[in-house]
Amino acid sequence: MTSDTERLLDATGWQILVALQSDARISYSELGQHVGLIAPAVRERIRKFEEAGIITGYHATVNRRLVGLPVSAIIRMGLHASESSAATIAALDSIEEVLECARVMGTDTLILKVGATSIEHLEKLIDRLLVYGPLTSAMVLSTPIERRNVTQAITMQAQTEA
Amino acid sequence: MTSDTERLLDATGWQILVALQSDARISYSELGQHVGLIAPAVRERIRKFEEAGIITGYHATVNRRLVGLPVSAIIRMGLHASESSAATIAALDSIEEVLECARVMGTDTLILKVGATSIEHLEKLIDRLLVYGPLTSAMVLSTPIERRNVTQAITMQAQTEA
DNA sequence: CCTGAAAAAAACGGTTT
DNA sequence: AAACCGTTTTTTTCAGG
Repeated sequence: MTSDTERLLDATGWQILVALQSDARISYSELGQHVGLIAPAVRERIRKFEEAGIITGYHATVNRRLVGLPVSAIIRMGLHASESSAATIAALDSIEEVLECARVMGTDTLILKVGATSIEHLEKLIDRLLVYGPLTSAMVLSTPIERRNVTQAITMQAQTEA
Repeated sequence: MTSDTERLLDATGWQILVALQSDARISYSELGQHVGLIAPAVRERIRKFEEAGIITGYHATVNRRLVGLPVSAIIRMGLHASESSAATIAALDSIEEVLECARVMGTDTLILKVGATSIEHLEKLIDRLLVYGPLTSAMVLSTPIERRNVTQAITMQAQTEA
C-alpha cells in the first residue's frame, strides 16, 4: 500500500469501499448518511478511488444456473513444452466459457474457473483445453462462499500479528 | 433455464444483463439508449431480473494489491475424517482472508481463494486452515482473466453443438 | 412498453475551514 | 485539500394508458 493510497483509506474511506462492494448501486446521498458525509464529498472520495485504481469496476453478479450455465468446474492445467504461457492465455481469452484464469506457482501453471451449459458441453470444453496442456478437473458442487468483501480488518490483522 | 426465466432473456434482456455486468452503475437512461428502450422500461426489466434471482447483486471490485492485500493464493483442501463439511465451511466463513470457497468433486473437497497482506500472513493463515484438513497451496502470480461476462453466446453455443 | 409529471439524485460552482 | 452549501440539470419514480 503506497502512501498515496493510504491517505485515501482512512476509516471513512474503508466504509465507503465496503459499502460499494456490498451494493454498487447505492446512491451518494444514502452512502453519505451512513458515513457522515454529504453527497458531493462521497462522490469526490469515490472519484479518487477510481482515479487511484483502487476501485477497478462495478459489476452485476448473475446466477449462472438461472441463465443457462448450471455447470461449473475448476480446472488446473500445466503447459505443454511447445506452448508458451502468453500464447495459451491469449487462446483462453477467446474462449468465453473461461470465466476466470490465474497464473500460479506450484504443481500447476494455470487455474481456471469455467462455466458450461451441460456435462456434454463441459466435456467438449475440456477437449478444447487439452490442446494446451494436461488438465486436472474438479466439478463445482456448490459455492459456500461466493464472494467476500475486502475489509480494513483483514489488512489490520496482519499488523497486530506482526 | 426455466421457462419463467427464458421469457426474460430475449436479445434485449441479454443486452441489459451484459451491460450491467460491465458497468453496474450505468444509468437507466443511458442503458435504455443502448438497447432501444426508455428508462422506465429498463428499470422494470432489471426489477424482474432481481425478483427472479437472475441478478444477485451489484459489487464494486477493488484492487487488492492497492488496499494492502498483495498476496493471493488458491488453496485446495481435503477434510479430516473428524471434520464435517458443514462445520468446516462455517469455520471458513468466519475467516475474512477466505475470499471464495467452492465445494468440489474430485481429488479435493474444497477449493479456496484467499488474500493476505504478506507471505508471513499467508503462512499463518495456512496454519489456521490446516486444522480442518490437508492443504495444497498455489500462490497466484497474476490473474490474466479476472472476470468474464456471462453472455448469451455461451449458452447458445451449446445448442448449436447439440 | 410508452407517456408525462413529481420526486430524488447527481453535477456544478462557489465558500468555508 | 477536503467538506459544505445552494442551484441547475439529469435521472428516477410513479401514475395512467
